Amino acid sequence: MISLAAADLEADDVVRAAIELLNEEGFDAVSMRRVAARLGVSPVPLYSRVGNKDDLLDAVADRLLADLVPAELGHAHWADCVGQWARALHERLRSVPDSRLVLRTRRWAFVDASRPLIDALRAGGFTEPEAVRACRLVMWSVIGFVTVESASLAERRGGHRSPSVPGGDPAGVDQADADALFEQQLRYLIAGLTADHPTDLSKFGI
Amino acid sequence: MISLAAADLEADDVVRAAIELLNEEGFDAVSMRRVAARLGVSPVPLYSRVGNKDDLLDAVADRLLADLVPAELGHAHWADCVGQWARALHERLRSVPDSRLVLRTRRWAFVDASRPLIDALRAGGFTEPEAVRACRLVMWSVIGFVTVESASLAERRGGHRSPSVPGGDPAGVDQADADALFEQQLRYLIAGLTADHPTDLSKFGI
DNA sequence: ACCTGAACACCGTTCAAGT
DNA sequence: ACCTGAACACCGTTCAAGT
Repeated sequence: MISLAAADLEADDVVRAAIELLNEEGFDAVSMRRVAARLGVSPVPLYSRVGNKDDLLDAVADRLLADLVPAELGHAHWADCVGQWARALHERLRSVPDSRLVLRTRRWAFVDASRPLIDALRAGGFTEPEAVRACRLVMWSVIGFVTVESASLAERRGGHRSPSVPGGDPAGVDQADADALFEQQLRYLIAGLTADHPTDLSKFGI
Repeated sequence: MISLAAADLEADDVVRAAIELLNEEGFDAVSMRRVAARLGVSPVPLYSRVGNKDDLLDAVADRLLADLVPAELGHAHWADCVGQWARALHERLRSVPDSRLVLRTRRWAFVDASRPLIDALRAGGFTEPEAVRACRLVMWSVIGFVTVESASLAERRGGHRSPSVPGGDPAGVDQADADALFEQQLRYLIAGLTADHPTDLSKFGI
């Protein structure tokens, strides 16, 4: 709070103010004008710091999704690493205050996040392209899951209660349903990868 | 073109005009004012026809995603029905001009779409709750896939070429990669459901 | 009743002074 | 150079006349 001045404004401050606004008042409250006001500055200087609004939102997404997953996955079996990695990514993406930011996340953030899993898969006997494909499959599944999950839970909170379709409503889910669904999907993916992967049979003396 | 008058305006006309605008100029061009202008009307009467902008977008999504899948899936083995249904849904969702509308689709549209698959699963020996869970799993996977796919392909079209990470970029995919990924995911889901489902062994005289 | 024009309270972005 | 106030071209939504 030493500098109430306006001249020494960093791109970092702008992104931070935007994130504060996001957390306090939601995605739609993040506007160039309101971010500027929060910084006690006119909107103009923001444009020289962060580009335009689109760029600012990209920067917010980059910040919120840096260090997506722990850099190390230990030395468990690759299948366990997949599970661990997918759950960590799921947890992390779910913590983002608005799923519209998840879809904005730029490629490189996911490339970074992929590295530990790809290492684990390579250690498990996957070739590089096999590891990349497997990682991509799991990553897309997790990201897709999070977006559907948040849209689904958001609709549930919104008004119109459906009259509880007998037999279960395929889309009306609560948090527990969603968690179970995630685990089931993950189990199937791991089983599929295991079936496709030439298991290291030498361990069993074959 | 008989009635250039403004009084007899139906909700249907508003939704249709919004869809035309969407197709011609994209999601961001759809505004209450521009839809009204296209109808030769002030913005005011729109509010009595379709509610507010949010409601209008919901109505657009409902219209674009009515009849999501063919009502009949034939009498193939349930596993083939899952594949057929998932591919039809994928194709259909991909044809929506903006994936932001896919996430707006209301529950009931998906409930409708679920019916033929649930019937096929029941015919294949699934109990009602099992069928609902299986359908939900596949549906979430497909919807999630489409949203990630469209974000991913959109980013590719946008500016910054990445310097082609050696070993393959886990997120930088083209249409062929995406299609292969979809088929792989679908294959794993079907295999997983098959493994979990108590196969009708009586057919084999067991 | 139901429309229109005008208004209100916002946007993103840029221009023209000001220091 | 780099800020601010004002402006421009839009929004969604509502109000106050008008017919």
